[in-house]
Amino acid sequence: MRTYGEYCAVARTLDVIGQRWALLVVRELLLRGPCRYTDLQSGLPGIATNLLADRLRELERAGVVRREAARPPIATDLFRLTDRGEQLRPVIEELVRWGAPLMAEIGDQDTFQSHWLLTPAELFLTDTTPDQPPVTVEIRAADQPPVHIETVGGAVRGRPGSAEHPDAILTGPPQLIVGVLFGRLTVAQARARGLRYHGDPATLRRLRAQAPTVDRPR
Amino acid sequence: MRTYGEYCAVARTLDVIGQRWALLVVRELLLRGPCRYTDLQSGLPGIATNLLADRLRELERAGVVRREAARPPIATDLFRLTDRGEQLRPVIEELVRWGAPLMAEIGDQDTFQSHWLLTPAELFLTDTTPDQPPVTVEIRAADQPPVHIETVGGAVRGRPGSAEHPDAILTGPPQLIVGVLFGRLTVAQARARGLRYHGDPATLRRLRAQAPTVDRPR
DNA sequence: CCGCATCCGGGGCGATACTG
DNA sequence: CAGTATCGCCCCGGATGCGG
Repeated sequence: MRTYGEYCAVARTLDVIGQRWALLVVRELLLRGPCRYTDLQSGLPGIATNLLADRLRELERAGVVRREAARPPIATDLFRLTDRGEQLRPVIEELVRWGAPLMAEIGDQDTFQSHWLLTPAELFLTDTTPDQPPVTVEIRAADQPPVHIETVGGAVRGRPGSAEHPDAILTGPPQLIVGVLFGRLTVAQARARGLRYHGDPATLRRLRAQAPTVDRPR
Repeated sequence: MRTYGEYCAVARTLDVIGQRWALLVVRELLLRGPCRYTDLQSGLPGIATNLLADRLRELERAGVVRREAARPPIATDLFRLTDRGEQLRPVIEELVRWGAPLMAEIGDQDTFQSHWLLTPAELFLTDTTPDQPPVTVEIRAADQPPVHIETVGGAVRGRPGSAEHPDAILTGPPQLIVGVLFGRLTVAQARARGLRYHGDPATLRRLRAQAPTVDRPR
């Protein structure tokens, strides 16, 4: 463990979560909930297996991650965030906000996983008419497993997996989905470029994108 | 430049500011404003000079830092944050919030600089009676150059350097100052352990510490 | 299969020396 | 003062092995 050796809150935080892959491990656990080792591996394309083991050990020592035996149906251990680890959510959210302008284009070599959309969806969408019955939108990005978002008390909640009775379904390449979620594209613009939209057109309009990149209210 | 190669806002942000020392360079520029190369070096104890040069180049390429010729009195270039770099402030603030519990103790080997206190002061202090005339508190931590904090419109602003007419002066070891600023210690408790306080006792009471570690309102 | 440990090559990092 | 140059070292990445 290399440390900055500074009596400064920023430096001490980076001592814990500043190494390579550490915050992405936290991202996976925040988005997917408790995970097996191989779940994490699949959510972190390109990570060396020894590094994943190292990071999990270090994060466990730091009180960010807890390892526990799973319930009988599952034979293997699960890794989950502690309360202290959950408190990293605002850090991740600010990283997402700052990174929004970097999402305009996707590279040929870039990997993509659909659950990475969930934090942006929760951050940048809101329910404009929370008094009406809740709605659910399923998102099918590229050939990835589906995810869905649902309104809950004025906010928007994102979850992995398919929706039971979606009011709308978005299908298309990642950058179009991202364009809509981050507020850079309207649904109409995205449809013109190849996004497919099934269901009531009013559904997604209801989840108006907030200020996309800069000018966040706070 | 090593990259995660992910189409994910978190990963792309970390591609820019995730390397060692990068966010601490940003911290320095946020706290001290435009800096010369040697200013940065002195604020980043232990950084190798080639690494500082590398980071500045990379952050410049990424649009976070701008290099500019200083006004005539100063012969050398200055580095300053761009608007885009300034927008990293919320990221730094969340790192400070999360790191607050890590500041309970100071290690023998730890370096310390007084301006590192400025972000915590601004985050965790507030002006409880903004209608009254503004106040200023000077902080003299250990043998460090003084910094000061002042009330402005209900908030608290921290600045390097001495105050012109401080209403109060705090003098003592870093961990006692930190204890007060982060709300872990009352002034009375800190004074009992060796903190020295000059001026009107009501001054610092007015800047009530907010919830210290967890339970932030948002 | 799952969850690593081990080995090895390459590069980011750290310390020092040196220069315009 | 503001870097560049050089050199180890260790972290990281990739591959393989291996016990449960």
